[in-house]
Amino acid sequence: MLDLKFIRENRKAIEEMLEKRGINLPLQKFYELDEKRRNLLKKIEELRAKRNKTSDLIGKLKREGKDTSALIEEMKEVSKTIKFMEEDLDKTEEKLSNFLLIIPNIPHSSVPIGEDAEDNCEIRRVGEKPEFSFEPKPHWEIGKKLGILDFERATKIAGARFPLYIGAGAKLERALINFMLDIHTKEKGYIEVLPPFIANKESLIGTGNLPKFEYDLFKLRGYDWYLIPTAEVPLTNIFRDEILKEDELPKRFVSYTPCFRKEAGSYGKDVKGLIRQHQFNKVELMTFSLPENSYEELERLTTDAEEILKRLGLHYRVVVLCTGDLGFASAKTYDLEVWMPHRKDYVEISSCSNFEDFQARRANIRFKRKNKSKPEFVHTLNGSGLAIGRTVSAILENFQQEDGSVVIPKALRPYMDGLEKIEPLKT
RNA sequence: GGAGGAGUGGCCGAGUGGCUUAAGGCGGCGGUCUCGAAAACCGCUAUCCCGAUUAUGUCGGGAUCGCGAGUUCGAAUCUCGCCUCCUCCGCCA
Repeated sequence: MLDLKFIRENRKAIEEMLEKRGINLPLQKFYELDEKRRNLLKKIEELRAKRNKTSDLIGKLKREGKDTSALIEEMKEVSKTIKFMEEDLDKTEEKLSNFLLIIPNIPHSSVPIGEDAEDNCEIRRVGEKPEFSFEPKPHWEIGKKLGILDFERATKIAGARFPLYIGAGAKLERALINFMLDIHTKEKGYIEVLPPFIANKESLIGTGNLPKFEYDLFKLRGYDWYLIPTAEVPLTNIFRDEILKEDELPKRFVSYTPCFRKEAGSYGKDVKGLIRQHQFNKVELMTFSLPENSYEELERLTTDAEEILKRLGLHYRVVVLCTGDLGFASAKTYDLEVWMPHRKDYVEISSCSNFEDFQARRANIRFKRKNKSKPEFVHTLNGSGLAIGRTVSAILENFQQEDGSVVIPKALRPYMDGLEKIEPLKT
C-alpha cells in the first residue's frame, strides 16, 4: 500500500508507475473519493466538536438544576445528522481503502523498464552447465525410475499437481530442508521460525495477497482462514501492528513451511513433474530492515539464497525483473534461475524482493528511532532460500548418470547418511 | 464441545453514565543539585486522521480503554455480537 498523502500529492508519479507496469486503473475515481472523504470528514468533525461542547454544558447545567430540554432536543438533531453523514463517510472510506489496496508498489529506479519476462535483465551467471554424453531425461522420468517420485498415486490421494515422495526421495526433500536451515541459521545468522501454515485475512492483506489475488489461494470452507501460499505471509505478520525499536533492526528470519497454491490460470503449464504443484516445500528468508539499509539487505538476502545453489554445485543465473514482470507488492526483485538440462532452459528457483514500506504500511509494522518522536514504517524483504521441490528437480536432472542413477551433491551427503548415489530400481 | 472469570497507556493498576483533560504507581526521557553519581525534587511521557502554519516542529479539532454494532444530549462505564487469555469439565495427538 502506498501512502495516501503521497498519492494525493504525486499524481504524475503514480500515473508513470502504472504506465511502466502496464496497469490501468481509474485514478480519477480515486482522487474524487479522496476529496469527498476529506469534505465529509471536515463537516462531521465540526458537528462532533459542537456535540462534545454542548454535552459538557448539559452536564454542568443539570448539576446546577437548570432546564436543558431545548439543548437536548437540538443535540438529538445534531446526532442524527452526524450518524447520517457517517454512513456516507464509511462507504466512501471503504471504497477508498479498497482502491488503495489494489494500487501496486512503485518500482525502484534501478529496475529496468519492460513489458514482460522477455525484458528481464541477466545480472550474472554462476557455475557451468553440465555436459552429457547422452540425452538428459526429465526429472519426473528419473524420479520414477528411481522409485522416489510417484505422481500417479499422488493423484489418487489428492489430485493432479501433488507430490508423493517415497524412500530416498522423501529423505532427499528432508535433507535439503535441513541443509538449507542449517546454513542460514548457523552461518548466516537467521533466526529459525516454524509458523502456522494457516493464516487469516488480515495477514494476507498485509502481504498483498488479498484482496487482489484471492483466486490463487486455498480458503478453508466456512472459515476466514487460508492455507499459506508462502512463509512470507506468517513471517511478515509476526510484527503486524507493532512498533519496534531501532536497535532491534534488522531482524532476519528463516522458515521452512509447505506452500499451497491453486495455480489457477496455469492449466497446461508445467503439467509434468515437480515444477508447479498445489503443495510444495520451501525454505524462506525474511528480513525486517531500516529503510536506509534495505537495498543492501536485498543484495545480502540474494547472495545468501545463491549460497545454497553454489554449495549444491548447480548452475544458475540471477536476473532482475523488469517493471512489467515485477510482482504487485515488490519494488525490486531478483530471480535466481537454475539450469534444467531436459528443458534446456533456466527455471526460477528463488525470488528475492524488497517491498520497501509497501507491506509494512498494509500490516502496520513500524519502528521508532532514538530521539525521534514519530514512528516510521520498516522495510520488508523476503526470498526463497530455496524452493525445495524445484531443487530436487534440479538435482535429479543435473546429476543424472547414463545408467539412470543420480549422484548426490557432496555438501548434501551428511544429510543423506553418507549416501553418494541413488540407484534405479531393479526390475 | 460445556460452565465460569477476565481484557484500561511501555508495564502494574483505579475508574459502574457528565466534576476524567483516564487517578495513582513503576519504567523511560529531560532538568535542578553534584567533581561525578545516587537520592530527593521539578517537568515530559501513546497512536492515527483532518485543518492551519515558511514547518522534520507547533497550534486547533476529531478518533482510539480487546474488536464491531447499539442505547443516550453525552459511554472506559449500560446492552448485544465477535476475538483473545485464564480456571474447571468433556474429548483428543
